[in-house]
Amino acid sequence: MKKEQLPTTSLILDSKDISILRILQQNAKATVKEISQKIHLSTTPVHERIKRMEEHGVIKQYATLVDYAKIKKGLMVICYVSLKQHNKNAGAKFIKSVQEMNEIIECYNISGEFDFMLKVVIENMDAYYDFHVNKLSQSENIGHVQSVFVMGIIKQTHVLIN
Amino acid sequence: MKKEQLPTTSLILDSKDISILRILQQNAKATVKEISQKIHLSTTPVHERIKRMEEHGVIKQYATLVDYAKIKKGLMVICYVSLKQHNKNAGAKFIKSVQEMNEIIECYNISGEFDFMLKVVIENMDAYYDFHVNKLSQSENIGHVQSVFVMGIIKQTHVLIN
DNA sequence: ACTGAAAGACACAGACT
DNA sequence: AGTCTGTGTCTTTCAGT
Repeated sequence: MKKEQLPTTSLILDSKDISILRILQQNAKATVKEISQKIHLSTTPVHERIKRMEEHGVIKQYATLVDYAKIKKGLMVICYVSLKQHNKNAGAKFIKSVQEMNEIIECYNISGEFDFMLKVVIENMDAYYDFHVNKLSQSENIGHVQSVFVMGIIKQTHVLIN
Repeated sequence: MKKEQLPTTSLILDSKDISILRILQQNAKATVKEISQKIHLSTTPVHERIKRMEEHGVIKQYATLVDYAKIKKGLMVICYVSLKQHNKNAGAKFIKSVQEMNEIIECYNISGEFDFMLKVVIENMDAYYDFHVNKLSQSENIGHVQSVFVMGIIKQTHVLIN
């Protein structure tokens, strides 16, 4: 995708933009023609609206979602981490190591007794044990780590506009 | 996207399939031509491989990812829920209500003291308070609810193949 | 399982209302 | 703001290796 500088003015989305997003969220390959028919417009304005939302960063990415289990990543673990020290430099080092670990697909700074919450997707329990002991805990400055295992996925979506 | 019955045989992915997935994960709009040049193949086999992975459910969805903050959903909350009763029927009712609440984008069955972990994305703290009191807690059979607020997003990706 | 070519559909730009 | 029309590029299929 083209990386362009984001316009400084924020984009106001009208109901037609929302309708377009509603369709695209579920199917990035929906054609402009298809969308234009659904929202009763011709292709040009639909095309322009999509381009505008891309440029303003409303549309972040066109992604292909892969079934984790089908690429042999059958285990999901929610992992809480507290740091020993909370100075800026120590935090930055931890963040850098998180970016480099591909098993970690999400990391949030959170309120409460822990500092970070991680979502880890990995092959199986053996691989997770190895990750925990030999990768995560090897990062400097790690205080406590607590793992919560995902036993079942009830709902998983990125769709916020329904 | 076409919904077809999944073939019963599981698909074995070779290194070329993985290369294709690596590209598509980051950009669903990558053209077959573009991919075929990168992996040194012509368009036909690339096209066939993609279709095969779609049919086998390895590729789950082509999604458009929207910047939550830019559609005024500025708050993310991790929410833990335990149920009062743990019989099958009570669980099913809770799961159904989760599916209906659009603010909840993820829900997992977890190990530990709580039964479920939810990820909620919502406008602001006022809206979250309203959601908590008037929607989530109104579901029958809710025992305890604990909210952890996301203060910063360090990493957020769906990409597992690097 | 791949290459190369060829048909139809699409994205995107332009002229116009 | 939007519609319509055209051009180049893409997806998709098919004969051939």
